[in-house]
Amino acid sequence: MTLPSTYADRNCSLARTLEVVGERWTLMIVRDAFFGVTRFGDFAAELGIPRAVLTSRLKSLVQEGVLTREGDAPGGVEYRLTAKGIALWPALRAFMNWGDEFYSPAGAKRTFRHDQDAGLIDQDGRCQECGTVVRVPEIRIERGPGFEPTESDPVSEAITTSRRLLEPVTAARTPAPAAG
Amino acid sequence: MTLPSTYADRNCSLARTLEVVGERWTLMIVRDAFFGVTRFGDFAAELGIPRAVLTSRLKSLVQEGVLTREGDAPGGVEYRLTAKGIALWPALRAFMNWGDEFYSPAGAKRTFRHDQDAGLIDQDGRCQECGTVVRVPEIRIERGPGFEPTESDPVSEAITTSRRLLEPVTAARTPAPAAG
DNA sequence: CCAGCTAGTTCAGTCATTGAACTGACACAT
DNA sequence: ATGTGTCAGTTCAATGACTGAACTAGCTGG
Repeated sequence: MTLPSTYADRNCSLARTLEVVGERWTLMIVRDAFFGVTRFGDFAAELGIPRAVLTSRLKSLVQEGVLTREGDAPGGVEYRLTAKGIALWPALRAFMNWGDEFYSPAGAKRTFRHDQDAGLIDQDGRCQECGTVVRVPEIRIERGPGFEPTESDPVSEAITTSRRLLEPVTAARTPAPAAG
Repeated sequence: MTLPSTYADRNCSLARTLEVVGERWTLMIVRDAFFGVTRFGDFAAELGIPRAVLTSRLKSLVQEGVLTREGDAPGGVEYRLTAKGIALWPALRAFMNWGDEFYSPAGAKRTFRHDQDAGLIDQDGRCQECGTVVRVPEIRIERGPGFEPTESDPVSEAITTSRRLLEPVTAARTPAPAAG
């Protein structure tokens, strides 16, 4: 096999998953992609990650089919989650839940709602109102009780405002038809 | 704050979680702990991880309260998951599911069953028979259709045999009452 | 053809990981 | 008490990854 094989264990799907998203920064990049970050510069600024590392991580995520790189977008390159990338959402949510549970005594740093009916989404991704498992693009993210307001740069501001997942943050660069 | 702050983002529970279990090898160690590995030497052999790194990872996992280190066990030191560590199970399962879905065409490498009624456990951790969310010690793990038999050392052998999670693998060192 | 923006690349310094060999504590037998 | 074995680590040189800052290159509009 010509697998990356950073971890030897061929018989554990966890090992296989970690080959793809287990490196330092990778999962944070994927998180930002869920939150609507699409541009190289925004990832770099948001995460404070060295640009060389960002280049390398984006490359392997694209290669693995987690992200696509769209070079002909108006205003420059855009990185977007694929279906395979979106399928990482339950795992990401589980990690966030754990972090909230053990490190955020004031409550979750962010809460998730079903955009259609404003129902809260539980730990299994199910809407408390309509009972369905909410699809990722229909998830609205909001600041939770444990959120600590600090940062002030525009991108951080944008991704902590109530918004739907996957909705691009800086499409502002394509001058919007209605507003400025 | 005196947090590790490998990742700057204070407002993301994902970042906080990754501070604890995001380093190379850490999640594999936790996985092994779920599968019943408790001893330093078994972790080292199972994972092929340098002993120095293992020492460092175990230390921080104990410090974070994910594992306990019990030095007065018969036969030597034992590492065990705490409640906080066990709470990582949904996240681990989500990562395994993703790996199975996209990298194991022959099906899941391992399957999980409710030990009490042999019901299959779905992606939300729910038993298909009784409908309850199965507690971790009641989960029985088996080789799945995608399992590829290769390794042959005793510990690998043991943790790929049908068994309940958290059940120690090498308690054999405490001579068993019935068998030799 | 210049200024400004974007998406990268380059590179020296630092830090983490690797793998192999070594130490120290305990247990049991001679 | 001496030797043998096991277990849980430590030590260390070599290698590799990450960091941060500066630099390059392509496009856009004036």
